[in-house]
This record gives sequence, C-alpha cells and structure tokens, in this order.
Amino acid sequence: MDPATLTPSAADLDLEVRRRVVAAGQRYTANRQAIVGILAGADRPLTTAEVVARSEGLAQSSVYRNLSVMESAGAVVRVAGGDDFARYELAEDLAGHHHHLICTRCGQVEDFTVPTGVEARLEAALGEAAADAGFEVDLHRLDLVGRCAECR
Amino acid sequence: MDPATLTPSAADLDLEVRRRVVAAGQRYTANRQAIVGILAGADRPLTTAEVVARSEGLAQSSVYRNLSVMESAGAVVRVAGGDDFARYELAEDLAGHHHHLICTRCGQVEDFTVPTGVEARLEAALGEAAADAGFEVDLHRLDLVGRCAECR
DNA sequence: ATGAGTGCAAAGGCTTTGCATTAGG
DNA sequence: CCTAATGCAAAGCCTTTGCACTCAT
Repeated sequence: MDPATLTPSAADLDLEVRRRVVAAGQRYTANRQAIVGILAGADRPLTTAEVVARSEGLAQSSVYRNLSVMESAGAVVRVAGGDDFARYELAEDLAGHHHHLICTRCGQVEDFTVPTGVEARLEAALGEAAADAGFEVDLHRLDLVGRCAECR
Repeated sequence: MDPATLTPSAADLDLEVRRRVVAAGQRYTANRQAIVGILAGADRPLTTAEVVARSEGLAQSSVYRNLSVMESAGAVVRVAGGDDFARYELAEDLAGHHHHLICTRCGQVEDFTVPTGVEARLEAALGEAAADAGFEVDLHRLDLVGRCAECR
C-alpha cells in the first residue's frame, strides 16, 4: 500500500491534501483549504450541512462540489451514518485509522480507536478470509452500533 | 443479549417475523410475507428497487412502508452500501451474523462471514474498548471495502 | 487570457406522505 | 365494523446541475 503520512501536523496535512488535489488536476483553493481545516478540527465525520454551517459564507453547492472533488482526489471520504445525511471525514491515511460509534437513537457518529494489537490481528484474519472469496480488500470499516453516553 | 433463534428454517423465520410485527402492533400481511421471502432468498442486502422488481405488482410506496414497519419491528435492517440506495436485509438474529464486502467500483454489497474464533475475539475486545467511551454496543458492523471478483 | 471555482437558483432522484379504497381480524 | 394496509399521485428533502461571473495561474 501507500507508505504515506501518518496523522500529519496541520501544515503537513494541508500540503499533502494540496498535493493530492493538484495531482488530480484540480486547484487547492482557499475554500477547499477551509473545508479541510473544518474536517481536521472535528473529532467525527461531519454532515454536509455541518460543513456549510461552519464554513460561514460558502455556498452549499460549493461545499458539495468541493467535497466531491476532494473525495475523487483521495483526500476525504464519504461516511454512512445512522440517518440519511452524507458525512465526510479526512481520508484514513491522513486522519489515522479509526472506527465509528453510531448511536441508534440520535444518529450521531463518533470516532473511536481500538488497541493496535486487536487491529492488526483483525486485519490479517480479514484479508485472508476475503481473499478466499476473490475479494481484494482496500480497507475495512468497523462501526459499533448502539447507544452513546447521552442516549443510554 | 437475546437468546433467540439462530438462522431458522423458512417456516420458522416467517413465524418469528410475524411474531415481531404483531408484537409491534402491526399486521403481517401477504405483502410483508412476500418481502420477507425475497430478502430471505437473497445472499446480499437488496435495494428497495430490487425488492420492488422482485415483488411483482407491489407498489413502490408499499415496499418502502412495509420495510419501514418491519424495520421498526426489528425484523429487517437498513444497510448502507457504496452508493446512494437504501438496502435492506433480515435482522442479524434472523439471518445470522455476517459482514459485507463492498465493491468501490460497482457499489454492490455481498454477504461475508469470518471464522467464529475471529468473531468472538473481536467482539470481546470491542465491547470492552467501547465501554470505556461510555458507549453501549448493540452490534457491530464490519465492512470490507475493495474490489469484488468481477471488478478487479 | 483561459479554464477552474463559486453562487444562486432550478432541476433531479430517492423517499415519504395524503387520501380514498380495500382488506384483515 | 374498525383500523391497518395498499395504490396512486403529489410533495419532500438531500443532492446535483446549469449558467453566468470571478478568480487563480
């Protein structure tokens, strides 16, 4: 796989995203930079509405388009939550590998990490089992579904 | 947890779904029974469009409403795939615990199971880690994202 | 200059809802 | 009988697209 950056600093993150966006033949504008900053500052995937709200003055359509462009560039990923809103977060190799806690009551999504040992063993076992099915695994998504601390 | 049924036969499945739907104060009509049969006969979650297509003569709105009712009754669950279509499958305790292989190219979702040993260790480790975050886990969703045999 | 990016508003497309009718218990 | 279920069509709502203008290179 890609031996790229692991949870880079804010400046490095910005540079790396710029590199990817430019490599995709697009520009890394102030708006896109702002969106990356917003995503980087969140500890969970944000809905498009949340990004719009936090970007102050950015048109909704631009948010959608920018997220789409940066998704194609491999800088951000779309995340499925407990409701019908598209959520976005930085790509895994930019934000670090993590999982999600999804609350069935309020629909919110929180980031979550498991001990590296568990992660490593899991990954090995999964890749093997999937290969038997002719499937080539890029990455795994592990969501824990239940009740968050506030909704219990 | 719930010491309920484990992958029941077609008839048992039908009875169990009926029980849940009735317990939720709803009727288990022929249409609902048909939808359950369709889901039970698939080896992967189906989009609402697929359910409509396979149900022959059932109104789209009825499919949506029935799936929604049966979801509330705990008989089926909505699954997030690689595209923007809602997919449904039988509840985990009716169809058996499994995971999904999601193809990034064609968006399709396939069922997938991992060795029970891996599953058990995973579950134990996860429940513990999540509890530290104040989160109560009902179930976990593990998706392997990559390329299916046909899209490689 | 030259094409990408942006805003605004309109259009799309999956999903939901209103309402009159039919059917289940 | 009474209430839930169903069909059809209209409405909703998140998301995408068209178009003219602006900005970056």
